[in-house]
Amino acid sequence: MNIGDVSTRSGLPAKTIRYYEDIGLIKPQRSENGYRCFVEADLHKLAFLGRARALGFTIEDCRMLMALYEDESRASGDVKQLALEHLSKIETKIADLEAMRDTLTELVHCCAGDNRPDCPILKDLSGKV
Amino acid sequence: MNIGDVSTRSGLPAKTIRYYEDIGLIKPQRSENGYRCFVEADLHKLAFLGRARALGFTIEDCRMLMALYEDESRASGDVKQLALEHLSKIETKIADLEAMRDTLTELVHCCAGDNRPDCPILKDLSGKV
DNA sequence: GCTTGACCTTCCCCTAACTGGAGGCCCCAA
DNA sequence: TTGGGGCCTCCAGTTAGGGGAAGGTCAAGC
Repeated sequence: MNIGDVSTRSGLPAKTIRYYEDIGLIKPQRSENGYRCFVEADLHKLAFLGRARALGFTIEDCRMLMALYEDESRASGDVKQLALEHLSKIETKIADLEAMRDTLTELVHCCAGDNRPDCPILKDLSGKV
Repeated sequence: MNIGDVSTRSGLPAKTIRYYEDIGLIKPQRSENGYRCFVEADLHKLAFLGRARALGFTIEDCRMLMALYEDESRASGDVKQLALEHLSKIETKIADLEAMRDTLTELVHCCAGDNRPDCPILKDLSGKV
């Protein structure tokens, strides 16, 4: 398979696939003409990566997950720990965003949003509360 | 005031303050010795920026918010619109993160997390569901 | 056989919002 | 005068790729 086929089948942009090779996540063979030459196993890895990334794992997380995936003697506890750490980061981000959302929502509700210059949002940002 | 004082009083790192000058958000005077020389108005602006950034506004949003703040004839509607757009981006991010969290939570619950290699998390990532 | 267009290659710059560090001035106190 | 801290500029790195240029390759159509 050429990169275009793999891109279509994995749903990942060709650029991303090249990037993943660059950073050593995949190691496709090369044809005589220099084209990358992917086999099913590569496609499978890319799909794995795509799903892990969609769950918000960082590239380095993905690297570890792949290593664990390929290690037949792994302990599922290691995977779970990785996932739990990631989960906790996500929870933190959600909490941060929710705090922003709540503050903003309140400010927005206080703002008339008309043609007059008086604006509680700016007032709050300027510290004159 | 030197940058160290402003940093302390605004809570922003000196690096960040220099960066904000670099991109034109603030324009402190200079002393004879080349040091940045801040007045209260600069400090006020930096505090404004710090609060806007803490609410998740991008630098470009901040630039517009500052312009609106300094425009006595602004319409509060413009500010509100900016805030609403930002709010909607935040809601989207929260929703995305919650989807990840839910999926991850489920996977984590299914994983024994012991010394055995069998792991539903990896199984899911590999597509063998 | 030649051309054309799609596909592939590498290489380099760009993103956001800083952060870290190197190398070098400046200032104040002991 | 020396030392330590503060300040300066400039450069590079961070995430996870995206955009695009310049050029090689391949298969179809004439």
